[in-house]
Amino acid sequence: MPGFALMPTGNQSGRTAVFPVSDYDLDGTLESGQAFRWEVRGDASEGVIGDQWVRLKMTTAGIHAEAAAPQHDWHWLEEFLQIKVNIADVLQTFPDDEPMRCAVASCRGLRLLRQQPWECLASFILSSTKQIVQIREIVRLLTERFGRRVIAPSQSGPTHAFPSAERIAACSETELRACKMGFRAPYLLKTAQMIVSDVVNLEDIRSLPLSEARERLLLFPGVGRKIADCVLLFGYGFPKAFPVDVWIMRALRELYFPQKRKVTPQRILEFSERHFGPYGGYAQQYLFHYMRTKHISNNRDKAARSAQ
DNA sequence: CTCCAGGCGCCTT
DNA sequence: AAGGCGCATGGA
Repeated sequence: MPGFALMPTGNQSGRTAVFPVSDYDLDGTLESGQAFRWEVRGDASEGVIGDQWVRLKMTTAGIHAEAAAPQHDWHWLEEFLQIKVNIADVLQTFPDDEPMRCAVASCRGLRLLRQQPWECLASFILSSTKQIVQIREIVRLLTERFGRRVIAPSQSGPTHAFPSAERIAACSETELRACKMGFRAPYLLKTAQMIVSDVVNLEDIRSLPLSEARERLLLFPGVGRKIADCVLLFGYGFPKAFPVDVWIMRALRELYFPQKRKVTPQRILEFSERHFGPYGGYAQQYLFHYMRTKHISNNRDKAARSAQ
């Protein structure tokens, strides 16, 4: 059991703590498109979890955390970072095929975070047909305008909590559109109103089987299969939830169905549920990150060639 | 200029 | 059931 070896060391009731980890790519994970509010400043990343500001930095001893105020209990951070997950055990469940070997080799230390369901749900409603940098901008505007200020050092990155469903439900559609979210504004507004009026209870979803949990999330406007699976995976930790977006669809097509003309999206979705095992969600994140970094480096190469 | 972005809802067949 | 299209906004 990982219990004692992974207890935070140093002064636990102070503003800082260290969490020993292995195979944990902190920066890569924070910027991998699961969460949208982490800002790199110098050699650290700064973010807000719940109403806690925190600065994280990788050191030889592990993940070094600095909060804005003294902490008695770092459980909120251990939960967010999923410190206790043994990633080797997870990787061992992946199918032993060429695509997965490549993805694992190129994304060493990639992890899944565990976010709060409401923030995760709202963020991914805002994500549809947006690039990650734009999602970050929308979320930043939303938090700065409607989120409560948190205790944070001056000259820091994010300084606001994610706005509550109650606060969003009290917004006008116009106020939300002013955060550049366009046609997603009514989706977010209605979803917040459904939560406030308890039409769907986000806490109840925790204890449901995967398919029933998914059905609940699909009741929200602006939430289809892909966004529901993102929330199930990143917000609730259902390990088999497997979000299929354009990147993953392309990856599965190219890597598992090469030179096949008629592969329907339905067929690919069935394959994804069957093929990737009990931690399919982790496998999905490795594939996603693998495809995306490959794409980014291809673009860099293209730019370099055209500059010559 | 056009095309597309961690999709979804709604309208056609 | 399956396929097509519009939707805001911004970057390549």
